[in-house]
Amino acid sequence: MPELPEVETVTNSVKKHILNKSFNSLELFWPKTLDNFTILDFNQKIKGKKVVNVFRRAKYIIIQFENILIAVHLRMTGKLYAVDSLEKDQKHISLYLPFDNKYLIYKDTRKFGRFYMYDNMDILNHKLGIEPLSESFTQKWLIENMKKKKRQIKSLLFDQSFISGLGNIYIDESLWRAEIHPLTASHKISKPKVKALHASIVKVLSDSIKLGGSTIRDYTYDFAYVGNYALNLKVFGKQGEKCPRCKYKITKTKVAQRGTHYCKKCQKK
DNA sequence: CCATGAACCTGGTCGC
DNA sequence: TGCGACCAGGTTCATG
Repeated sequence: MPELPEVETVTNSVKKHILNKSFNSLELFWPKTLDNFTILDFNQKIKGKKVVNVFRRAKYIIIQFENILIAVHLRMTGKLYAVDSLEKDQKHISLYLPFDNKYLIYKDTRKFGRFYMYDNMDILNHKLGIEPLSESFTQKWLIENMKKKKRQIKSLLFDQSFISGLGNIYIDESLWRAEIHPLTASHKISKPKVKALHASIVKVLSDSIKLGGSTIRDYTYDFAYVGNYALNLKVFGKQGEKCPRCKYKITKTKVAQRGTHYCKKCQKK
């Protein structure tokens, strides 16, 4: 499901509820959700410990306890949210954690999402690339690092060890804004276009965060919550419609095994 | 190093 | 209405 802006939105929503709280049990219904730890580990290391911070790194929601952390990855259909009482319909609830008189629910239709337990951020920081909304993500960084890779630009932008947080929607939107064909070899893109790509990535992600992410289909991240960035999408899901820039018809194809939307007229290789 | 395909899962949609 | 094929915002692993 979610890319950086949606994970940011969920993280902030969950943080409001669980900061300074503690969990006394973990009710597990889909065991594979716990990737690298067990209920026993939870009872020994997390139970009763206070949540000291909740933050986002790439597409992970990090729940920080005093000496340990839980990282949640929602993958395609995961939802993490707090409620006052358990819903009657427990379908697709993979696990939940009671706290105070409330519950932190993890619901996941396709069951791809995972919870990880780590002592600190070292493992994740080691495998994840630069945060696109951090100060270190500069035009210079992108120019220098794109030169070093010889890959289809869409594949490269998907690679979380290069830039972390982008996914199918925001890649298509960023490439459209920068007028770059998704199959262009990364080292062959001109400097002005790389600069435009840098600006597009920052613009698209930050605009989306302001609107609470994109909600497509009947997707919501919190009960009351619906992100509105979907209204701003220019090419994603717009196949057959007119390009907002040149009025040519938006094409949909496959790149890196993923549905890819672009304008053949203004995004040339 | 890079590209491709499969695997992990369930549900919605489209064509016949 | 039913059924099969294909699609879905992600990641990881195996294979050329």
